[in-house]
Amino acid sequence: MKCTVLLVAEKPSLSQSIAQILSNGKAHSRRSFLDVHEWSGSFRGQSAHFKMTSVMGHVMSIDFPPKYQNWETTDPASLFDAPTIKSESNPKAHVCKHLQQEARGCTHLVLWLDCDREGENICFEVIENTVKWMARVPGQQVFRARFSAISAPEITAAMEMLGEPNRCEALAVDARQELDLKCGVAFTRFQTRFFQGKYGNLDASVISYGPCQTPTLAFCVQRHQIMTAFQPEDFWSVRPHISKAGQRIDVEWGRGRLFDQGAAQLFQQLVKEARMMRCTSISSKEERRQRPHGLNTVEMLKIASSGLGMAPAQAMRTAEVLYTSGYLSYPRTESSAYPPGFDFQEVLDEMRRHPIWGDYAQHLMGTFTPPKGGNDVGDHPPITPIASATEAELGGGDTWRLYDYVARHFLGSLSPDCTFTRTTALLSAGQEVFSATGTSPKRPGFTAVMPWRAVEGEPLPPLQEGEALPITEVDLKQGKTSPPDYLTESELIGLMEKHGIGTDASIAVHINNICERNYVSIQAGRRVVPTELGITLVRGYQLIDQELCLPQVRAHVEKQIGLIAEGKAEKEAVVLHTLDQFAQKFRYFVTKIDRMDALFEASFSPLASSGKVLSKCGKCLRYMKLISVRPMRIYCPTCEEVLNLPQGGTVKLYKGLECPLDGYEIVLFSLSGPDGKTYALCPFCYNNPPFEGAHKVSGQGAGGKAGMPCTLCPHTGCPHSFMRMRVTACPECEEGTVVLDPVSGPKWRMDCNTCSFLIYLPETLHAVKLSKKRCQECESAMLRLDFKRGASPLPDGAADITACVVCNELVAKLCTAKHGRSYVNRRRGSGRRGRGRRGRGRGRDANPLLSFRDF
DNA sequence: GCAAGGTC
Repeated sequence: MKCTVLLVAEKPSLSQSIAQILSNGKAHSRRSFLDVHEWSGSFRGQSAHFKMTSVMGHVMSIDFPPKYQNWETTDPASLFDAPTIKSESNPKAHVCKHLQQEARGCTHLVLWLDCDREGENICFEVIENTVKWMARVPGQQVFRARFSAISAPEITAAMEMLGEPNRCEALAVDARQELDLKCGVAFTRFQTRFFQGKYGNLDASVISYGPCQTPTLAFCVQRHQIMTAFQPEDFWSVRPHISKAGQRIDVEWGRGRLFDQGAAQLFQQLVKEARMMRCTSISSKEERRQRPHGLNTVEMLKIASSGLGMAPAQAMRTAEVLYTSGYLSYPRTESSAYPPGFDFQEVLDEMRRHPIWGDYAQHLMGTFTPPKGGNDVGDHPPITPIASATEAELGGGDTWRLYDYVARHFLGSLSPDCTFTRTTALLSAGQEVFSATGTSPKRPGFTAVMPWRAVEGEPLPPLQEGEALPITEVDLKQGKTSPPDYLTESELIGLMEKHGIGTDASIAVHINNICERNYVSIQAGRRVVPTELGITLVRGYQLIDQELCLPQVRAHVEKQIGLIAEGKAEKEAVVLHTLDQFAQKFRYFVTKIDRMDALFEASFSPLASSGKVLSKCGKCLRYMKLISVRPMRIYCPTCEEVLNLPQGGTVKLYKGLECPLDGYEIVLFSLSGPDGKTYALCPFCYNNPPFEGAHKVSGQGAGGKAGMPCTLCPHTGCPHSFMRMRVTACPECEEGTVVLDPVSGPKWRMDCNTCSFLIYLPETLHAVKLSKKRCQECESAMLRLDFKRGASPLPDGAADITACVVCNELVAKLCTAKHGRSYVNRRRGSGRRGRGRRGRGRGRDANPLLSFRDF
């Protein structure tokens, strides 16, 4: 009987290379949602058809159910006991559907996911989406391949020795996901809601907390604290001047430096009086600088930052581009040792063609010794070049510089060590001992191709033991101890790696996160400098519960879930226990938040003292203030109420008009940029939509909360509501309605209240008003158009017309639609499109308008 | 709007 075997890898690139190996290059590929490689062979003694495909990382993501998504109505403390749901990570990629489709009719499943805990977890995600769809046959149907490298011997051996997926390891990952989610989200929502809107110059829309990002930030702040606490001290050092054969010899004092000026002066005097310095011993030693190990991701990120001045996130992006275009090998690897059987010759052969280092590679081909040392984690080989490329071919810039580095690093890792001779001379004057060292290169080794690693320093002039040199002068050099500088990004990466914060794939993300959240900024030399906000947060954690910002938070979680992975503890028990610990910490944090608040008060100015007077509050009838730093909002100092606004634009008062529902003064919001629309909103309604189900527009720009402007308000009695300003349904989006912008003159326009679609009305208009009449053909509201004197486009030269801008061809031709296909051409186009619009859309008219689309 | 982990 023939069987059909489905093989699944963690990413498309791996499914391709594993299929290549298992099929001896005979696989045929086809595209589905993801690539599938097929071939025939035998499986466990049976003839078999093989289908190899992949997922793209995790299939599912964890989150809270919709009920818990509202920041206002959900108590963050309740999140610790909340249920969680899993949904498809990337619905657009249709990974679930793909797996189910490919599983149909298969008799066996072989899991080729990466051999780490995350991979083990993905195994079960794959099982969930395949086994139910597979054919039932007797015996074991699901197998796990375990491999430590993507090489032919490893892969074929793994196929011979199939095992079973490890449920414990997978459960450990589920536990980690739940803990990270609950803890991170609870703290983030609580502190965001507590501080947001409380201070005027606090320019952060989300004040996030996370078991990785917060300790990462804390490293940067700790360095800042060391720097601020540093007390410089004066020190003195004796520096005699000597030379030989015209070459000056730099000597180090055996006592290094003294913090007592008087004592240092005494020694200076003694040395002066000695007048001569005698060489008491001279010795030489051969030393070596080791060639680099294979390049792994973390090392690449460090060097990209410190040597190339590239942000880690940028370095990852660049490396990925180089990988997908075939110039570099897979850039996410922990391994710094090449796997056994790695084909160095193949890479060297390719590098031989390179105009810059081709000769060097050629020379290495016959002479290199395979690298030893480093660590082979069994994920992917170290990062190496794959194809030869010149600066011009790669378009220069970061792409070229990163490629250049990786190629040189690879060649360096095959080159000999660099060797040099270090000569040390001991000298004495009076009773004082000094030393001088010189270096002379012996063999450049790898530094020939990595010149920045070359040994610096000069050789000593020839000295004889017993030889005496005259001292020409004796300085007393004064110095000050100095604090360390801010952490370099490269040092930060090193600390994260050392403390197990993040993984090779996520380190760059965490650093990027704390930059984007405005906790740190990257300064000259890629040093990571914490901001006022970053410092205040960490100091706050330190005051309330130091552990919250220490790397041990993560280490603790890792240790707990390690117990699950090893099968020593039940997942449920560990999760409950650990959640309980975090919930306790959370409750304590909440009760002590005023300690952190005190720090915020010292660093940020309260809302009451910031902002410009803008509009009247409907409750106290006094003026509210506009806080224009991001996130822009309105604050009533009397009611101590903060009202959010849409972001990415400006607001001004709207003729002093009031909202008939709550008495707040209405403001006009204008979105920045060309064609940015303007719409009216009542600050109170925007934040507290008065009608159940009225649909909201999400704020534009960072941190904008969804709100309800007048253009979405279904109030029939208010002259600003979309009910009164609507013209017709939006031809571009599903839900929107095109409304007249009553303040857009002299360039009159209409905008969709949901999407960015807009229509400029004829240019020669003087005034526009909505008529009460409706178009007989399409039910759109008709407009009364008043043209400028002598500029009427109407056939009889009439000054005004009441027309439907959709159906009146003359008027429609004079309009210009933007951010959408031209509606003029479309309205007579291909007939009805899509679903009918009747009865759809929240907050829409009960007797919906026809859309342009319906023609 | 929120975490961290995969990967694109």
